[in-house]
Amino acid sequence: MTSPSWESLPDRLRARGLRWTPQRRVLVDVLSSTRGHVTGSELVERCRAVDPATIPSTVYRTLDVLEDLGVVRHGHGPDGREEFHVLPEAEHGHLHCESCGTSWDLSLDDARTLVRSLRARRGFVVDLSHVTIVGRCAGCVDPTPP
Amino acid sequence: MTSPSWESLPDRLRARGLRWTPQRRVLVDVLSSTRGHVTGSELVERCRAVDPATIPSTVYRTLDVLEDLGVVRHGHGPDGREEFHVLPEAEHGHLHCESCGTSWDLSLDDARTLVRSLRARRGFVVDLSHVTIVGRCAGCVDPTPP
DNA sequence: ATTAATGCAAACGGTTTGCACTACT
DNA sequence: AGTAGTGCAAACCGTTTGCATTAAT
Repeated sequence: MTSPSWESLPDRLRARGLRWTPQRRVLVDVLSSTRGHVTGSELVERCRAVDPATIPSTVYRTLDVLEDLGVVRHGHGPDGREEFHVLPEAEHGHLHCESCGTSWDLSLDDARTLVRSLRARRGFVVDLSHVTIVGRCAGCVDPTPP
Repeated sequence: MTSPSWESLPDRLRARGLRWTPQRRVLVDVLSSTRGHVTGSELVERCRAVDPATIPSTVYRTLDVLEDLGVVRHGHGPDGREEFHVLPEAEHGHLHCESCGTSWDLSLDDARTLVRSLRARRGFVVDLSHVTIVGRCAGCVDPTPP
């Protein structure tokens, strides 16, 4: 069970008085085959690959709806663009190498000490899904030549 | 000694064949009286307060130059906008409350365990000045009524 | 006199909005 | 029939760029 019940989405929408449209199907198809995180504009592109008639505003509006439904969440990448990821992934942040540009997931486990100490010292509750840690990855810090 | 030697800036510029202009003076004045972090557009506004004729592109171009000189650094805030801070402040990240919107500094000390564990577990060297931890502050998590 | 820097205006990219129209329910 | 959702175009915001002009060196 990798992902939420995509099949039940139409009904979940309708249960709220919302509607299941072809455009939403395209986006949901794209999301359901997406691993990790994507920016909004990436999603627009991928939808366009499926249906060239895709309109950006429709995608963004649908993403809002899906976020309300708890199907996706968004955070912000190191360059400030919106990043969406599909639930119910484990809550995680991102590690971003400013040198090579690669991103990795940062699990709650990785961040446990940070989360704990901020709660202890400041009463601050971290929302890991909005966290991006920037720095240099092992490969870029310590380049091992071929 | 709170800040870098602003007085030497004109000469440091000229040593590089760059120039000291009234517009740069305005921005540097603004920066020298700035605590913590500011977005680019905030700097534009503050410069405009000093000189209403301030042009955004000039400010941004000068910020580039100042970053080359190591006078400022920039990162990205939780909403993705550019955030500049003045050196040589202690390297620090930011804590941002997604509920009330307040930001606090996150010192290297606060983040020590995170920095250490990422280095140990992944060989990843954190660039704290680009880190923003989002979550909810003590006041918003645990609202104490009047 | 050189040429860096400015002012201006226009363009950018990602996202949001207003509104008349379409189509799901 | 009712109203959520769409398409379109325009606006948005912060930032960047091209280019002729100005001014620091």
